[in-house]
Amino acid sequence: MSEKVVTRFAPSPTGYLHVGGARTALFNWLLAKRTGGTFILRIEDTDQKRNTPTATQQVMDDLRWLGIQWDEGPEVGGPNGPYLQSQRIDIYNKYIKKLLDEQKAYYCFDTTEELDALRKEAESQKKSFSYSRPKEFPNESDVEKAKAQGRDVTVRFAVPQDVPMVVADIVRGEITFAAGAIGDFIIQKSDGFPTYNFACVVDDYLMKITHVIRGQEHLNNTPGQQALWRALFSSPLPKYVHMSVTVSDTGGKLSKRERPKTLRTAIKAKQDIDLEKLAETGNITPEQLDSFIKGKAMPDIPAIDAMAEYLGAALPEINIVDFFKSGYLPETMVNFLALLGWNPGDNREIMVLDELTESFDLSRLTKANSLFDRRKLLAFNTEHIKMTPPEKLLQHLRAYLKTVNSPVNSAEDELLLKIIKLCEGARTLVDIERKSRFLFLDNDEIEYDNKAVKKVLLKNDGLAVLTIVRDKLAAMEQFTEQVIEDMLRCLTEEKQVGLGKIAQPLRVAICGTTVSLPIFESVQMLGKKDTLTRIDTTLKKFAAEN
RNA sequence: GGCCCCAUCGUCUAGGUAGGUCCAGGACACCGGGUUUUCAACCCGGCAACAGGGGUUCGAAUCCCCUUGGGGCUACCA
Repeated sequence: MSEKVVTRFAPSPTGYLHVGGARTALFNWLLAKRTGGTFILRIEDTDQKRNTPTATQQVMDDLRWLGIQWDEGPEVGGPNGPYLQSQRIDIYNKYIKKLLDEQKAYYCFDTTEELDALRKEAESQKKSFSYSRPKEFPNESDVEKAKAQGRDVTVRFAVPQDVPMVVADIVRGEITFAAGAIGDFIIQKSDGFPTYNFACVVDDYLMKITHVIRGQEHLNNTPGQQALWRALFSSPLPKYVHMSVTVSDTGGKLSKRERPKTLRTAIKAKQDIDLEKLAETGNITPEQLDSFIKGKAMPDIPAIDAMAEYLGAALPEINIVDFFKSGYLPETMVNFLALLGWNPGDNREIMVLDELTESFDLSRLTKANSLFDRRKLLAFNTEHIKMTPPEKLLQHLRAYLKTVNSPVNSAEDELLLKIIKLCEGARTLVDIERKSRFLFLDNDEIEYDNKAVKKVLLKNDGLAVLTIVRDKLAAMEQFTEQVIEDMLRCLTEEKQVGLGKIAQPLRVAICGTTVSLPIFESVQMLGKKDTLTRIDTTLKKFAAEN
């Protein structure tokens, strides 16, 4: 009888939840759910400089949007709290003292500059840097002295140097690090906070974590963490899994930096930008903008987003919210992320959370890095939109419309459901919004797409056809889809043309673009009065140009 | 530079832990055709891979070694 599985997702609150983090969270969650275990959310906020105040909330919102709910953690509590590391300092101090007392850790007084110099020297000798442990550990009075001199005090863990260290990874097997390969590392910073490598070990122990599933970028930390665990605790180590990294199509790890990078490229590519206006849009100073363009500084996320919108530049989606704003469903994200480095072993691809949970198995994790392919993601979204029940899709659509502030949001549920059904084949929620938008604009808010006007109104007698259609519509007593369809089809026979020749001018007249809901429904839903008004406006506006 | 991980179609991957049933299967993308009132969706067909070199073996995508290539880490960040 094996013990109950306990996993955890331990983000540092430095910003929004990004796809890499979401995937880590998902795999941890899936394993816990699959085995009837517990999934813990722990916030690793031990870096005072990097934490953003709202990040924890954002991360939690995004996890919930994905359907990943934690059993223990912030807002839900649990027996192993608190779940914010910044509230656990006393606990860490206790263990640091223990290590110090047992001579397994020691004080250091080096400055950053001194350490940098040592590192440089090691590199120039083509050796890996390893902190050289003092023969005798400084005592309390040394600490007082150093403090009096204004020196920073840190604590280092004395890593056993005489034996090789072996990390047993569930998917990768045993990984050996040579004796002495892991140098003494800092476990307490000069501000009194523990480092990640320390707090993580203590909390994994206290929270009884059985499986640590994390990115491959943590593999090199593991031997040190294991050594720490053994120095502190007698119970067996948790099991480790280091997942492959998700790489970007631009090469390298998929990173939040890609958005600012893309924006910078976009700014440079355009010659005629009003930089002052741009800075103002992002609510930053022209100097800040300048240093951003030169690659020296990094504005915050709202500034990046605002400037991108101002320029009409599409930034790659990296954060989970980016995908939400691009009209992706949470079901899509969870499905796609799960298949990045894992598969169920048969040819199934489109799966919902329940199916993923049922099929999940650590032994089916892939070792190789995988590339985040947005085109496949789009295909997945198309599938999920197709298979999601309209009522559920309605909820997703509402949330989307609300955040993008769409006029379509004013529609009643019943109408929105009808629209959803008419949008069969949509790839994202953006498609649905775009196709139905014209129904919720005032007549004078219609913007004409130049290309559409040229192609369907100013060519092939578009305006003439539109005039005929207008009169037939005006003459109608009933204004149902069927009557409208009959009339238009009848016209195609008279004129011996395809329906496109007749429908498209009408579509452009009422929508301003060539893309909308199916034409009969479009006209019927808009209603006779507005349809005629829009046609008249169109005829008047473009008659002169013809 | 050092340490560590990885390597099947353009991409995600199946197959590799019991070597033959794999002249390598699926999906996305792409190409060609069809359907069509727009955008999509949909239907049919097609292209396309075991990184290279050595072993082991009757036989290797599957096991071993080297090379090459990609990635990660190298902080008083996590």
